[in-house]
Amino acid sequence: MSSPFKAPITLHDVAREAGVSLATASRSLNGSTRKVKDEFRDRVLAAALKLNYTPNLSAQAVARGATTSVALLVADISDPYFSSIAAGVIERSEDAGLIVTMSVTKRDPDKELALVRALRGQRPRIIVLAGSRIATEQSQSSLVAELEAFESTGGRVVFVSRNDMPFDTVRINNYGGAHALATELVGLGYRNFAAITGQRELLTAADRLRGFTDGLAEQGIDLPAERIVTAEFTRDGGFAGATELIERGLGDVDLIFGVNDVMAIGAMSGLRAAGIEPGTGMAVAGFDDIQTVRDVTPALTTVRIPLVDVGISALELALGERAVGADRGVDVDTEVVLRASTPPRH
Amino acid sequence: MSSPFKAPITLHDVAREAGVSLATASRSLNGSTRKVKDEFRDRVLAAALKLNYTPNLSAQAVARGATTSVALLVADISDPYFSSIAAGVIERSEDAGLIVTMSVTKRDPDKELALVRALRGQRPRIIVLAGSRIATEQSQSSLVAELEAFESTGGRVVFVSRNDMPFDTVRINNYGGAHALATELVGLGYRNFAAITGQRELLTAADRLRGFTDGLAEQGIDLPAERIVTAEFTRDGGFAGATELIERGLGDVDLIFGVNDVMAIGAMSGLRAAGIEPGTGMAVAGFDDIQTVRDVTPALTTVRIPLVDVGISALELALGERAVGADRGVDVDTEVVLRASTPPRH
DNA sequence: TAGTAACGGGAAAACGCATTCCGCACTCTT
DNA sequence: AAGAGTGCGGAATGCGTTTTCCCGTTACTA
Repeated sequence: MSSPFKAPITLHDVAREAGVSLATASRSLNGSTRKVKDEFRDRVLAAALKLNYTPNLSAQAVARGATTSVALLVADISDPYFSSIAAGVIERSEDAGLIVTMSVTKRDPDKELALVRALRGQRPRIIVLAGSRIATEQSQSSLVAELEAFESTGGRVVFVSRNDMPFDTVRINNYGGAHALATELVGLGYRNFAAITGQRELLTAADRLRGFTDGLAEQGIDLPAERIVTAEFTRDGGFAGATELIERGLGDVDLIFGVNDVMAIGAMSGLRAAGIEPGTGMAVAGFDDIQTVRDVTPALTTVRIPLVDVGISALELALGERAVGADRGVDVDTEVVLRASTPPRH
Repeated sequence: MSSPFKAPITLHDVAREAGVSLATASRSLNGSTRKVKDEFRDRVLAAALKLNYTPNLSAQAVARGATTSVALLVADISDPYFSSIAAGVIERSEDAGLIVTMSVTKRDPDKELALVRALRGQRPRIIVLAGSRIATEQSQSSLVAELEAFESTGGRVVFVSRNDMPFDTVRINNYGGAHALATELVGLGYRNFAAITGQRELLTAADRLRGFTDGLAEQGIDLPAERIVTAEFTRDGGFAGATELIERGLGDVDLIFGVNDVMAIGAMSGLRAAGIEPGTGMAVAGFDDIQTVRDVTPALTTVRIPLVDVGISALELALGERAVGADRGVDVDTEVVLRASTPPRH
């Protein structure tokens, strides 16, 4: 019994329909360097149209020895931070005629490693890791080895926001942004701070917290360890962090810094749930400037990262010349955005 | 001059390293039905490990005549509605050993059509269209033709939230949800409504608006045309819609319904910008129950869609038996969630 | 007008893998 | 002990393309 499905139209079919050889059909339909006589080309094009032919990308890939795909790894696609970066990557990829495949690591180093291995099988042109990765010694070195194997076969790998990897990187100025934020907040009159951060192994969180504390220190202000709580790097983590801070006793704290916006927003809800009004009762600041911070009340003070541009830059980097030497990557700068959640204090 | 890059390891290499034939190597490394003597299999596995071999997925696809990829089309990945659905699709795909490739249509029917054509070249197992699509006669029929061609070659296509397509569909009860919402709101004491909707061609928006007006009508309440504004299906659209409503003169309106949450949230900001306090001054309700509605103030009344489950169901559907007859698809139900943005009114 | 250089079509060889088919070496039957 | 399976390795074929290589035409040069 035969399958109920038709076989897809192949190049062979269109060549036969056009009455030319496979070679000529191939040359007519893709951007070959060889010229083919107009008459033949037109016949081929017409046949392709008539048969509704689409080239088999897999077959092209094996014949050409190269795909047109870029693999994107994110920690969590429903997090607006990553979905904005993804939007940038996709936009720029499609402009370049590249297809993007996407996977999520859930911040699990083992899963990330497994995915990179699987992705290598795809033989993508580019692998973009927008991780917010947790760094552990051994998973790190396996990952580097895997990625170096990939690069050695001609692939490009670019990291987003990891400055400690031997690959191209879109460096986000987490430290500087948090530092500047601290400075501005002190300028507004704040003196007593608390912070909610992610696990220490989360480099992004660590950098931001360090920038913040350093910024405060330069103003002669201390951020004591008992006023720093660690929580999940999510909205619920922020909520829990605020709750914990309240339980510990807020004392004279006048501002809570959440190391990213979703945590800061969660913290605002946590405060409100405890009867403390964010903004007037307790100032809150975040980091990232995701879309929704304009719509919460009070609007959240934060540090702006041009997330879509970050995604675009990542691809730009991968598409460009292979960098040599130490300076691999581009820097994207951050900018403090003061809003109602941190009213001036006198 | 030779390329600076090593060629990737091929199955041939591991076969040679293990001292067996290509066939044996292939059989050892993939789930073939044929048994291979343990000694040989072990040698192959060891060789593969040693050489860090990963099978070339494209070549496998060509040889097997089938890929392991699912193509996902969304309107806008940075919209939480879609990113949540995408999270579900990705989760379920990875469980099934499938790789997902993602593209964004920007709600442009031409772009959508072009993407589907390009995607067909990928020969994915499944195409998921989570569109929020704009329906126009001719683009619609071309799309259907393209997708039918895809299905006729054995592919599966599933739509999210379109009940008018001749394909498997995850049907979201937009009409019923909006209807129930209207009923509940009247129960809370609201009597004078306004609505902000998307372009009429946007089926999702239209269904919700219809459900809402029908629900009101059944309670003897009219939603006059001049109190319905049309705007972009985005946060900014909601903001603009609210502004327009205010300019028209709100009169005795006591509740504004935004046909999706991002619009409703934008509307809240629009109201606030005009000095009207959402919740106390003017009730607002949305639709979708995206993550952030819990964190805006007041928390937004909405209709809950289990978005991640929707993505999972879409894949479930595609993975299952090919349905015959008229009943293609699953229904996912919606649930009204009352929050502070619509306080009881007496 | 002879000689040669470009041009361009087609046959055939890759590309990396899965799979069919062949044949050898066994193990059961009776 | 002979015939009939059965298990399993390997050579060969095929998947849909691209690309190399060969060769017949045409056009140009001297």
